[in-house]
Amino acid sequence: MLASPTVENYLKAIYQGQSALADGQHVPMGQLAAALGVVPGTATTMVKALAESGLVSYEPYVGVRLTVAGEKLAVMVLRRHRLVELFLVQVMGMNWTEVHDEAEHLEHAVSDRLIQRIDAMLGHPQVDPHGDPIPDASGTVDRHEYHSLLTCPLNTRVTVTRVLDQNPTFLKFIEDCALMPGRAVEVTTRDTAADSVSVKTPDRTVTMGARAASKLLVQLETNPI
Amino acid sequence: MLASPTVENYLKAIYQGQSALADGQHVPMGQLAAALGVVPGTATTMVKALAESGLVSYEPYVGVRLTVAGEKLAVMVLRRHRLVELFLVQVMGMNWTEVHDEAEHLEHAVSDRLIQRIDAMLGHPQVDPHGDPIPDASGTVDRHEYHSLLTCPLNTRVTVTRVLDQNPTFLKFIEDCALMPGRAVEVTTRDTAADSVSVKTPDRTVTMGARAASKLLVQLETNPI
DNA sequence: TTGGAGATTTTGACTAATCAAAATATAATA
DNA sequence: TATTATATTTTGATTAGTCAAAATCTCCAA
Ligand SMILES: [Mn+2]
Ligand SMILES: [Mn+2]
Ligand SMILES: [Mn+2]
Ligand SMILES: [Mn+2]
Repeated sequence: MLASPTVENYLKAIYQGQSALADGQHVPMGQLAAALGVVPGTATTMVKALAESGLVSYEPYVGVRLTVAGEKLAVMVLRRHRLVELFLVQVMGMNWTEVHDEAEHLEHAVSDRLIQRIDAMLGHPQVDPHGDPIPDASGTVDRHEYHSLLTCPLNTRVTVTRVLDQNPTFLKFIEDCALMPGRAVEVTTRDTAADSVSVKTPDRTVTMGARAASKLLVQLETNPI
Repeated sequence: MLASPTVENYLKAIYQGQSALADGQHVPMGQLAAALGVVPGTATTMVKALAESGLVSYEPYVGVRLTVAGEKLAVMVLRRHRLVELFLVQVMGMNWTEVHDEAEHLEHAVSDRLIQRIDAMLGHPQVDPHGDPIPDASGTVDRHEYHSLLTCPLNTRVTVTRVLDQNPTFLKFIEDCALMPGRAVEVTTRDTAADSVSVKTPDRTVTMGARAASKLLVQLETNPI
């Protein structure tokens, strides 16, 4: 049951590829290879080995899918990753734009004992600095649907809850626009032709591409009675 | 200049083997292999590779020694290891008897940026929880001679400053005897025939083997004027 | 000075992870 | 349906790290 960093990274990448897909769908090998920064042939070889150890189910020319055992492991890697990220921000005072890369390494090095202490110290948090849900110790992960700035209603106050991109440059852009998780904003216009979305923040109005807008998940503000 | 965890562990082990030796001496392959938990042939192969990359100088049938470049790297690994240990004790509230194994992994995963923050958060500490000196950011490491409970004067108050064994069981024993770094104690008797040393603590008198006694380094208490 | 005894090195083999490039399968297009 | 484009798998090779066991070296003692 001792997974190498490489195996953990594969499982995590498959999990994340899967979570963007419909239930029971397979993650294509090309996408997996790209996500891991390896050549397609490498992914094929590794995935066949993972299938051999019962962590994934693999269908040639179709793709790969986590088994129950594989998903259990993947979720625990994700838990470690996200708890570490939040710890680095809250306790170590690091910037939320730079903790992802650090966590990418630490997620393979922290013991269960340490992760338990981090979890307790942070008060068993629900989400990480990017709004990604933190699986609990039993492996249960909050999974609820969100709108994005691309799909939410117009001229309605919404709260940014999650950013689906860990690229530091993108995150810095989001920070500059005051669009980090927790901020209340309002989509004023969407221009299909220009492929753009305009968002009003308390400070100003920002216009961004649809691709960027789709990476910002939001929740409709619930009006108190 | 990117050393793998394995290379870092080899350099660290050579450094530690070296520090028990006279200047310019070589660490024998057998000792190195034992310290790393590998078979002698493996150590030979690896050391030849390290020599190839200029990190060590290797003399067949004699042993291995760090070059300046190798020592620089080794010291940085040691710095990370010890800062992490102290962090785990001071900030995370872990027991000093259990942080070594955790640090053994984390030392390869923490970035310079993070280690810098840890160092600052701890106030640029001089020693880790076991009394081992922490090299500073430039790689300078405090190296001064100590007595041990085996060599210090009898019936004289001394302060335990360092424990030269990371084994949790041994550390727990030290803790139980109230002989952790910082404690003031006094060696009452040494029995060469019985190979034992008796130490008086504020609470009681403990008798231990010479081997154990030699692992507890002490400093003579400086009498204030 | 001649055996060992014990330490060290060699040799051959193995696993994990990777790439380049050729071969093949699938999907899309004409 | 035949052809082309794209995705995937195979094949052959490489690097890091390791072990088992045979070969070799060093050094001490008889
Ligand atoms: Mn990772
Ligand atoms: Mn995150
Ligand atoms: Mn280590
Ligand atoms: Mn220590």
